[in-house]
Amino acid sequence: MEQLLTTAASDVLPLTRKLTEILPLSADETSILNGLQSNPRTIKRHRDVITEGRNYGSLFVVLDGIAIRYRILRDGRRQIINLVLPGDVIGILGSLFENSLYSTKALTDITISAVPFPRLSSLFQTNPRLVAKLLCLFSCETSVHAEHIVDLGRRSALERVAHFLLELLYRLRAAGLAEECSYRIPLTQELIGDALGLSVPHVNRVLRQLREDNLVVIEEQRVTIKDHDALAELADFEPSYLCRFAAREMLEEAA
Amino acid sequence: MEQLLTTAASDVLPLTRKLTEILPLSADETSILNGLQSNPRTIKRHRDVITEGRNYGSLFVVLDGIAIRYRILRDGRRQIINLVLPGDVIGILGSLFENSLYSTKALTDITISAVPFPRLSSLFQTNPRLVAKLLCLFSCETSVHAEHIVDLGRRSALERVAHFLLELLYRLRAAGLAEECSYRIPLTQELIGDALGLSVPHVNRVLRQLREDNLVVIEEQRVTIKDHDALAELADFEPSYLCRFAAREMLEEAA
DNA sequence: ATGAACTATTAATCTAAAGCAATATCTTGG
DNA sequence: CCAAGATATTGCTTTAGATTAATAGTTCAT
Repeated sequence: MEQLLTTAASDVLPLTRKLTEILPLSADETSILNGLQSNPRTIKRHRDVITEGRNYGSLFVVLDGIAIRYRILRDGRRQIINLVLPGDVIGILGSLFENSLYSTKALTDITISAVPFPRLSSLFQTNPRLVAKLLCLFSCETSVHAEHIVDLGRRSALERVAHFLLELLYRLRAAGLAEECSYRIPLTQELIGDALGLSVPHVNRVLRQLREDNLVVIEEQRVTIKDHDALAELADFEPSYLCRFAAREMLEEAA
Repeated sequence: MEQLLTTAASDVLPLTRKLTEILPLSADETSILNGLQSNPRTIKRHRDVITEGRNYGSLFVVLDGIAIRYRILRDGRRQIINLVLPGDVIGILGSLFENSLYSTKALTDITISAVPFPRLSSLFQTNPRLVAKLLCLFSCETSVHAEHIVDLGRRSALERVAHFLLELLYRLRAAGLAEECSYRIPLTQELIGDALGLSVPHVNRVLRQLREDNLVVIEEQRVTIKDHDALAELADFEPSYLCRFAAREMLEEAA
């Protein structure tokens, strides 16, 4: 934990790590990127990081912890837009608006680092190439949204839950936070339901089936994938949207 | 039509128009932006602009016409991720990947202009501020995705269709392509179903109800909103995600 | 340590929307 | 202009998943 509070000599930060795995970073870029993530601050679990309707002057890089981005409808129903994991950026979606469109709530204690807009602005001027690389991660996040749309629109409850749990495995692995086939995360069935548009009892049934079929087990805040291939087959899960980049041309030294 | 084929002295291009309405552009920026959209090319309706699995070396700005971005699942079901309208950019989502994750198909004849990655790369170097402004539009598009997730996860069929038709009104208006309360678009019920995760017969029933309640009518490829306020109330539609920007600080001259 | 508030589990209805099927109508390519 | 394929409409049946409710097990704040 104290590691996270001293950026300087710490282990690789999740955002830096994620980006490095996709694209080569110069030493210079790495240090600038890490510099952006200095000055962390912790928010207690269950508290809002961002509240719908408020106005914020920065983005926030997540250094540690998990959050959800969600929206509450008139009638009180909640839809979770996505899970925010270490290495993700909070605020690109929605917070650029006059009033934030979504709330973001910490699921665990969460450590974030604010990047004020003016700072970002000068980064555009001084390091456009690094910005371009960061945008690739952002594009990746957009694919996660698109996949979520496919999930909600055209997959059965069973497929959805399977897909969701697999996606989390891959995303957490990319941030260095999952073992080969399991990960710790404080998911409740209500959370899963609100992410996937399902009711709690139905999530329960689906999880039971997945357990009985020896595909996945959730217990003690740990998700364990028992049979990766069968689960991926069931979910029609194809992880390339989470990692494969090719637009190198866009990122090479200017012609 | 011939207007669209000569960028130089033509009317305002939809992308330029959309951006200008949100943020001030210098004359210089306007001309660079228009320059990116020269050299248009037309694709016949029903043809793919982008095919899933292929690799592309550019983004495409839509100058005229409408397309859908979609994904076909194993069992043949289709989910439409979003509609692509004039002024939108095709390819940020998905095409930065080794193999494009989604297909994009022209719904009408469509005029697009390719922006090769190297061109984009040098734009980052030479006009980072313009890039930043373009990103605001991109952020806006991300909000459209998020709203779509809320739609699919937590709204009833009736609410979904209402929301969908209203969103289209506002987006087309932003591109200068809708009247006060109606717009031309070749939507089939199958298209609406595939966008909203509904079956064709059910879309039909919902449209009938909306018609009988004098809220919206679709006929002759034209959507007419009969009672905007009642429809917005029904859909819980709140258009701010489509237009309101505040992150001016990010875009002002560097400190 | 203990009551209150979450969370999980299961069962019994209920319902929105799917699936299927049969026409009817419209486009459109040849 | 016509035949063939889209598209729209409607009715009937089925089903996936919602809703409600009751119970039990956990967690946590005081």
